[in-house]
Amino acid sequence: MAKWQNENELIFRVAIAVPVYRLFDYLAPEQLESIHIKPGTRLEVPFGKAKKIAFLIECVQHSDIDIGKLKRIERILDEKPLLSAKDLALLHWASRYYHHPLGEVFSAAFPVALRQGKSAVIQTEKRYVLTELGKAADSGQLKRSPKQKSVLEKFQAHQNSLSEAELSAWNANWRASVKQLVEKQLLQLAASELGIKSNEPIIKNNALLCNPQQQAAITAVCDSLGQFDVFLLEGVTGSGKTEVYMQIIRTVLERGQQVLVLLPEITLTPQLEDRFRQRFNASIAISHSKLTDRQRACAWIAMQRGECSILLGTRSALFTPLKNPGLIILDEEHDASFKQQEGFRFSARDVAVVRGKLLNIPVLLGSATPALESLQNVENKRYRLLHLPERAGNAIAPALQLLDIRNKRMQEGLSEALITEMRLTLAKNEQVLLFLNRRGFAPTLICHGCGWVARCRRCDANLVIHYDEGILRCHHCGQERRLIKQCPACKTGELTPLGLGTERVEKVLTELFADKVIVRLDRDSTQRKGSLEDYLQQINQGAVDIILGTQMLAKGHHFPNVTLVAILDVDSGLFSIDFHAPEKLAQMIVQVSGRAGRAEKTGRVIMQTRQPEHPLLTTLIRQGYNSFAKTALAERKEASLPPFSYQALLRVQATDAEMPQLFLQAVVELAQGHSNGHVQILGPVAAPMARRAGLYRYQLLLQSNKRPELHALLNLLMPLIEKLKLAKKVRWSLDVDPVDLY
DNA sequence: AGCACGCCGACT
DNA sequence: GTCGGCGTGCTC
Repeated sequence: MAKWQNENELIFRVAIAVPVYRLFDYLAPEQLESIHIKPGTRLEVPFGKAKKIAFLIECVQHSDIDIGKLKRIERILDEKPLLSAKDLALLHWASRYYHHPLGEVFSAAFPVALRQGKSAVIQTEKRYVLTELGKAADSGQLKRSPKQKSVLEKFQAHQNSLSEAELSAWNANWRASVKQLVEKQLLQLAASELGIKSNEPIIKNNALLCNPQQQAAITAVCDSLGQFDVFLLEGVTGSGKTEVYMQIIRTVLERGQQVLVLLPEITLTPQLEDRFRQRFNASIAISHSKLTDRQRACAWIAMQRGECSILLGTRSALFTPLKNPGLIILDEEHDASFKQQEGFRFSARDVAVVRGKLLNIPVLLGSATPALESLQNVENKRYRLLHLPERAGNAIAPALQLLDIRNKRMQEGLSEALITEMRLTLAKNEQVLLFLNRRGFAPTLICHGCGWVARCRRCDANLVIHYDEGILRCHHCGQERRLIKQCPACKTGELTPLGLGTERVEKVLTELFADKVIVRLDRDSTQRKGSLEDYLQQINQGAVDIILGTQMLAKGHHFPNVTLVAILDVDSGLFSIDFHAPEKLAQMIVQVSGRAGRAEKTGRVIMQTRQPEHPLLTTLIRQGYNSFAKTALAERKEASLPPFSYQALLRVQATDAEMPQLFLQAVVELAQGHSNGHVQILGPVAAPMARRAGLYRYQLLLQSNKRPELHALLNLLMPLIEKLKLAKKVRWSLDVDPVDLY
């Protein structure tokens, strides 16, 4: 009876952010106009006991579910979908390629505020503009209220109205100051209007003069605007990549189009933001994890509506919709942080390329040390190489040298030869930079009497000594223990720190160079917000003599006065089980080297090693990164490793020690049953760190020389894995194109 | 992912 | 005799 009444019911098929590979069917909302609702629209739906945000995938006539059991869409959140048809296609592609549930992929494309169902308006979208009084006002008169002064200066520099989104993107706390400036009649509400006026010049400051290679790169990309193409801009640090970016961006802006600029780490955004703001009149939106949800949503919406023309953001900004897409730039494309390492494990670089193809716009990848895959893509003619061989200006490339420390006397990781070099450099009033990729005092606490070692209770790892805080800490799960004085095993032996960390080197530096200013930069010393920026400022003002730090030094900061860089323990990167390790090490060495000799002063790089004949090191030093890359690619080809094969890694963890293995054995059986003979099934094996944070970890590697074969198997496998009984007793995830096998 | 349903130990 | 542990299963 009830059935025929419902026969004409329209069904909304939606994706919901739950880890389930299936879509959900709902009755269309009661409003008549629901027929016109388009895919991508956000909806509110009853889901179990709760209400959830859902994304409309398609409208259909029939459901496999008994129509009487369907619930009804509760609310339509957007008048129009916020994503274009092409961006929706991108999300479908990503869900298929990464074999990740569509609802979670959709969710990743939206900023948190919109995921939670907040409306996509920038709070009635007020705009402010200077009054005549404000235009004439001297900002110096506001000396006693620096916030208001900077807001006024912002408006005076911009010479146009600014929206709330733009103000939020510029500075989180603009509201109070603007309110006061309105009261002082320096600012007023403006009639709503769009971002850039056509008669306004886009460029504020003149561009720098470019060398022929820079000019060639600019021309090549500009000639491709309006069509898909991928460029790999390879340029050493200081070769003027940013200038190339800015001149290309200028052309894109002149075409009335938007630019998406992706960077690996938030520490780099302020630098680039400053340079962009000095150059462009265009409104720039910023999006990274240090901003609030609201600010990120504003940047997203401003780009979606075309109110901002440049978005500077990190990985998560990749999916930001663009009203008039013109170009995607991804700087430091080799950087591992472009790969999301949990949940929806996508590579922002690879997805950016697909997005460029769908939007029919060029994609520009930049790096001094391109990923091996990218160089192979150049070889395959998929990417076009743009090379910037020279350092712009007069800067001279640093000289790399190996320092053999076999049988040499060492003081906490410093050889005498290195100490001598440091003294010579410091005597010239130049700065020294020491790189050691291990924080804490020492990575091991061992009993000299009985050999007991301080181990983490929840991980297969040693506890790291942090004397500063008087604790032992596990760098994998964060567990902490008070630093003990007595060996808990033999009660008599002497506890000795073994190995080297930044804290330990810092201590010996303060003894050896008592009259010098030493700054340590690692995650421990820069935890306080803004402290890294403070240190960097001190360093570049010349107030620091020796800089000591970890990985965070390798990423793009300019230290113009540094003329000596030393990598204290280059060997630690040479012997890893992960086939990516040599590539990562070579990139790290070149990137760290790039910190030296940026100005007119020549830089030197010393690497302490006990492997002075190691081919990786010698090739890199004698013939440079590109020769190293050629060798490494030849080795990968020989061993049928990526990019000459394609991988997917199934990771599993569980509190139970046996479950992960049992689960993966069940998966292997499934895989063998459906194997097309072109996919190797490697494992299951214990993960390199078999236990972490109390969880036992195993993994299974699927590898094939043919990508379609691998994905065909995964397509069959994933629904079956989901149905496995054992799948509910473990936490599992699939990593397509894994970049680290940990 | 949430959230409820459901069978076994320490509390009024 | 109940409150609550988190194991298992479902969500249109």
